[in-house]
Amino acid sequence: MSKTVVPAISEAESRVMEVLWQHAPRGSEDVASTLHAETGWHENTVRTLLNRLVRKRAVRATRDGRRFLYAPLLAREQWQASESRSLLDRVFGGRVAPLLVHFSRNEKLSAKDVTELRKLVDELEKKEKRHG
Amino acid sequence: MSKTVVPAISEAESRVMEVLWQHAPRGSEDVASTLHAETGWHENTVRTLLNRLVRKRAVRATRDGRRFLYAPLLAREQWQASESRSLLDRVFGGRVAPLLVHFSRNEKLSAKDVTELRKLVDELEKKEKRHG
DNA sequence: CAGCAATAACTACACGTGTAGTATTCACGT
DNA sequence: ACGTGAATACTACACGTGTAGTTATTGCTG
Repeated sequence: MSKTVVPAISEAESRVMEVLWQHAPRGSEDVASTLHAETGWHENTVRTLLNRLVRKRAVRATRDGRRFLYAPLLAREQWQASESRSLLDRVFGGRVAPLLVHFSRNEKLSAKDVTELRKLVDELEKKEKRHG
Repeated sequence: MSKTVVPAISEAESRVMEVLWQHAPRGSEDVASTLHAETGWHENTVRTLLNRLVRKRAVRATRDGRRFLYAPLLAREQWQASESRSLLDRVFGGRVAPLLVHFSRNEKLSAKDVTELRKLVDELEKKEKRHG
């Protein structure tokens, strides 16, 4: 319930986080080669990003012999939550309904998405009934 | 269907846009005093932001005697759409369902929100049925 | 043990952003 | 016609970000 202490994760940094969220801990070369394949970034670019993330305490670096192993400290869900809230506040004045309406209207939803959504609405309505 | 040509609108800039979306066209002093009340920003700060927005073609400035009147060129819905899509892609891998689930689960929805949502789901299901 | 190859650490640099300060202009009142 | 004050236009500057280049360190190899 406390204000997010974590400084903002930039776009490029988030790409690094995604790699670490997939599998960690891992060495910088591993991260770098993965990202090089995906984005063409130079190894040093990835190292810089890793260091910035460590400074921001979004990533932990633990020595492993001559090198470091990197692992996320910030959980993906936590990050998703704070990015989402930021969008909600910045763009939709903090009101959820317009946002949901926007996404439902403007993004193509699969049949599965719709089913998922219906389940959610059902849940929400039950909860409402229970509490009043 | 074309890529958004509009350069990114920064956080502070978006505050200016919000003011213009509420009511436009209006002079810079009007915008500035509104924002000063809301944020404490100096008049020149607002002027700088207005100019940057004009350069970005997000705002139109038309002479009105000795001053300019400013009005949005970028529509709020357009901006909301591009910000939303950006979040979707950056944070949720472009998949809508996880995002909707996140918001429904983690944000408190009013009864009205839920009603709104149900209507949406009903619509979506009808559309689905119609098309197969 | 000396140098190399792998890592890490430090430095760089241009561009965007937040946040103004300073300079210029030009319409209006006298 | 001219000065003055509001509005605009230009300049500033530190910090974050994207994207590396350069330098230092160090364990391993011959």
